[in-house]
Amino acid sequence: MLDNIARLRRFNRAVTREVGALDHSYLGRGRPLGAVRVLQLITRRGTDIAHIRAKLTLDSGLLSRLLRALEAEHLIHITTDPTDRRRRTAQLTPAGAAEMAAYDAIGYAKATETLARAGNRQQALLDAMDLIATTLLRDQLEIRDADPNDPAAIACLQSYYDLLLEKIDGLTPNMLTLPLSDPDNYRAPHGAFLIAFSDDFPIGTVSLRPLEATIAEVKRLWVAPHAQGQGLARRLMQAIESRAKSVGYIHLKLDSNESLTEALTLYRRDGWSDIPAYTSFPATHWLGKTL
Amino acid sequence: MLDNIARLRRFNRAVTREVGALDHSYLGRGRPLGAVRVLQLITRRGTDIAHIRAKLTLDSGLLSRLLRALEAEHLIHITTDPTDRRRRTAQLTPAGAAEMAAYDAIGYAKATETLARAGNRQQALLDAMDLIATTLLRDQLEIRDADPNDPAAIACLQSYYDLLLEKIDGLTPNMLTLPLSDPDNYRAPHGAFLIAFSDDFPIGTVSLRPLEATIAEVKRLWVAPHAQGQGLARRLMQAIESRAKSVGYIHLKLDSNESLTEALTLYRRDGWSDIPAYTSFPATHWLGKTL
DNA sequence: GATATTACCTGACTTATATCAGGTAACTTG
DNA sequence: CAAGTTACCTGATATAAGTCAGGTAATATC
Repeated sequence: MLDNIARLRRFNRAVTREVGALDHSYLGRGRPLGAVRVLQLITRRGTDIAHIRAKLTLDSGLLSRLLRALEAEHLIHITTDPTDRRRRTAQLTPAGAAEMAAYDAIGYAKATETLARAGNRQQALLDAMDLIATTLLRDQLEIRDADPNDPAAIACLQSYYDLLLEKIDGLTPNMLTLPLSDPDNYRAPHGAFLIAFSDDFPIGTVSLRPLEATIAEVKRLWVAPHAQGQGLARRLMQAIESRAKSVGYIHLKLDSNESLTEALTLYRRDGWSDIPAYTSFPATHWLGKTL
Repeated sequence: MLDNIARLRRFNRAVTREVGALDHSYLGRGRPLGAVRVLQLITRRGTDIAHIRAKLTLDSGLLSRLLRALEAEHLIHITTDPTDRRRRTAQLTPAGAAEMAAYDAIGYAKATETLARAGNRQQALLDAMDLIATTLLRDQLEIRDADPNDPAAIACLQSYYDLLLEKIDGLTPNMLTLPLSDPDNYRAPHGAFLIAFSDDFPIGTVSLRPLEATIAEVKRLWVAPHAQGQGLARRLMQAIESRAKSVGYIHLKLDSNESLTEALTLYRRDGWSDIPAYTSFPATHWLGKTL
């Protein structure tokens, strides 16, 4: 155990240096780090000041001063909320957006440098980073509705298809459409497309489409490799089942392939049972559940 | 590529929070972080002030003040170097050592908490952390001589044995001795035990022992999984070969097992060629090289 | 032995970050 | 509608952290 702690501390040292370098680069534009962090939270469409304060746990006095400084630089524009005139909203001005783009460029350059340093281990490095980020940000996991044509949805589907192509013999890319040919099936009120986000990164998905008036089909359950082992698949299934129930469905169906053993185990453990085949290749197993 | 950058930034955010929490905990003992960092570098046996300044890249004025503050708290004791009376050396007092132990306990608690949060993914998390630390600290890699009974050496051998037991059928723990039964064979002047350290963590080893006047044997080449793919094995082999040459050996031998394919490929690519068998199980391949 | 360099110190100053007490306008609630 | 709460602002104050100009021994170099 002591050894593990030592490993973790070595990691902290390594990463402190790296993060410190990034922090320092933010200081290269004549603005304190605190101001930059505030600026990063402000969007073109406007961000509530209270939201910034909560997110960064800043003293109201401090935040007030930082905002004033940013306003004096014409980077942001503060307006009063019409519905509650005590509330204020900060908006990025065009100059502010340009400044953020400059910070972005710095961050991009730093990130590129770090990746380049990894040489031929880039992919391994990124995978390791995903795993750590997902584990440490575990408490920030959020399952949200998304449109099937949303970029995050497309990214999830792409990863899901990659997994299928790797696992299922005989499956070819032309059998998988991207974007989906029937997006409306996955939109409210009769369908759903759920995505699990960790710090705004898609790390899992599941969707629902109508079959008959009281029957819907659960489709495309996927969890990113670095997020596996945390019960996310089960949470996604619970979310989609309760959604189906609230929409009014009574029966659920799904198809799967024998290669997807973990998924099949999960379904069976959660009350799904075998039903007659209702689709063809690549499906080899068909399951149903009554809500 | 842009996507990779986004992944890296998410990692940065996750880790900044974690490291920030650790930093913050250091402030909980009524001492600024800068002072703590200085204190951490000071040992009971004494640390050169110039060394501290170089390591932390501190202004001489700032460091001077921090040291004075620590001295006023009776945590350190500053003496003048007798050989060069401009130089000064800071030593930890018993009170200072006690204070450092308290900081250690804080770090230990924080680390334990982080690991606990990882739940059943602790091992995966630690492996990912090792990979990242080794990659980011790549420039701090150092190959040093060690004693075969040194704790770092024992740790390397243990890992090496674990690898062998996993890869070679028929091998049992009782065939592998730890610590080595013939440590003197691996000590200067006729032998050597090299360890590759990354930020003082052992991540690879190789050793040399005498066979005859002009012939030596290369033994136990091992590289930690998270350090593979960076050419470390080759660097270790080059180091041990040049050591053998400088000691006066002309011929080198080694034995290996067919399961250790990467190692065999490396040897052959670096000028080693097959020789008659000179050992028995678990060896299946025997190679030699003339310096 | 004069001159330069090194190692460290001192004091003045700046900036970033943080905290606190008090104030005002807007909104909520009994 | 009076009293309390909320959202934000202002000004005072503190501390941490870093920079800079100058100073003093001790040592190195020609």
